[in-house]
Amino acid sequence: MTANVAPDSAGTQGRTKTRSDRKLETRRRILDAALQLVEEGRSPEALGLREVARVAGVAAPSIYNHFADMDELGLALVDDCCIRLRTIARAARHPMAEHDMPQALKRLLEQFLLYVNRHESILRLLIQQWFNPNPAFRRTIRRELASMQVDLADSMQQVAAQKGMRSGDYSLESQAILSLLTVFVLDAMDLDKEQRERRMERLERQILMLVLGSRALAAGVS
Amino acid sequence: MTANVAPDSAGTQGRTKTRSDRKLETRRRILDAALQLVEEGRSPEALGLREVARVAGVAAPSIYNHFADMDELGLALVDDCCIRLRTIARAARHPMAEHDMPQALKRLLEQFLLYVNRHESILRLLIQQWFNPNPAFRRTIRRELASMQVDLADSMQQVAAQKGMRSGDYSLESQAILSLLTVFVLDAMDLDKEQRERRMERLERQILMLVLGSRALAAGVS
DNA sequence: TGTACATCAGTGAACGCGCGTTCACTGATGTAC
DNA sequence: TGTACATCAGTGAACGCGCGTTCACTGATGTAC
Repeated sequence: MTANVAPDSAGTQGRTKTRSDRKLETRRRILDAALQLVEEGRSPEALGLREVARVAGVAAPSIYNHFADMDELGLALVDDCCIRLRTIARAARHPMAEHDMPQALKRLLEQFLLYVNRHESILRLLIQQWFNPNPAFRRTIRRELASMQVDLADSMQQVAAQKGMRSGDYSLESQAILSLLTVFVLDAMDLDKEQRERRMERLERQILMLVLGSRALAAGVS
Repeated sequence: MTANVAPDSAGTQGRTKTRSDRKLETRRRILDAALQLVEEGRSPEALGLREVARVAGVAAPSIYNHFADMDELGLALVDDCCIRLRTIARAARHPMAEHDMPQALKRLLEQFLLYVNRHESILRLLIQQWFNPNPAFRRTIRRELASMQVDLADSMQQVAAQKGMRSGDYSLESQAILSLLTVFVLDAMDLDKEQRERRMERLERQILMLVLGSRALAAGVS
């Protein structure tokens, strides 16, 4: 419990690090290494134990001090990516509230494109694990996506309320938008920057269609 | 060149089968075996040579008489699935032409749901190979999807023309629809029949949104 | 048609390889007194 | 504070296993004459 001073062979200026601190650091390094490998194009399903260990700078068996087996490492990696994604997603949705719907969505898409360009591999990893034979993976991904959908619906609701518009059911709309975003990521994989931007313009218009169509539907039916 | 009679240990009634006929049959059995394994839930990336050989009823090395290596087998499998999908897709689009747009799309979706229920694994396989590290796979999938998109746009154009409607650009719309279908397949993976139908209803309304929105966009802008 | 030879799809056995995992051990960290 | 002991993150070596692939061989199919 008491904080003991560690010798710390590296040149850090004698900060106190408990054993469990160090353990967590190693865990982090392992996860970062795995992510880096995915970042470099390796398929997340095919991550090798030794490969990850090498990049993380630890001996292969060390990994078993942190994860029961490779599947658990993979699951932890997915969880990690979910957290990163959620953080960014929440931040990106914030500036939505200041505009009307099309403007708000345009802002959201700008943020999204930035994110795709910078962290493509995280998204790729998540979408890819949608298929993992292990159902635990699929459940995690599904839960994450559902939560993003709810968040997006909330944001749209807010934007609409602010403009005094109907406060109808946005879950259908947000689900559809996220579907379009998902396939955009799939498409974007092999596109260069310019093609990506053209594809993004298409995406933008498709989402606009959804929004307009949703209004038309609400007006025509209700 | 001349067709020779084969003894044919099985009880077929003495039809003439050349050596290359038999070779093609074996090839077919191997591909069918691979597909069956995917059908049974095995991940297509992780298909084992011996596993496929066992199900196909041939010795493992036989496979090398038909495919240079496992990657080539996988690619042939993807091609095979593409052909099956395209055939069904073309057939399904045919009855579209008799109705107005929402009805036509409803028909298409009915066909689609049937297909998803019956041949889910083919779709799963194709979507999954979208990520294959080998770019040849991705190119094949991409080409196939693009072709389906063009076909769908043509059909929609036809339906519209028949009803004397604008003959605008349906590529955006059909791309969005196919995106929604794609994510539906992803979602459907872990849903039971009833949930699937509810999800399908959502999909239907989402597509309707797109169609209505596309009209609104065309009317408002042009 | 009959015969002698060439082809080649399919086979059983074996190859090397890299995988995930286990084990006994080390030595710094943490604890008890 | 100092000492004796317990814990446990990290390690090097080794494990069995199943993988894709190669090889020499077989025998039915195909060809030449």
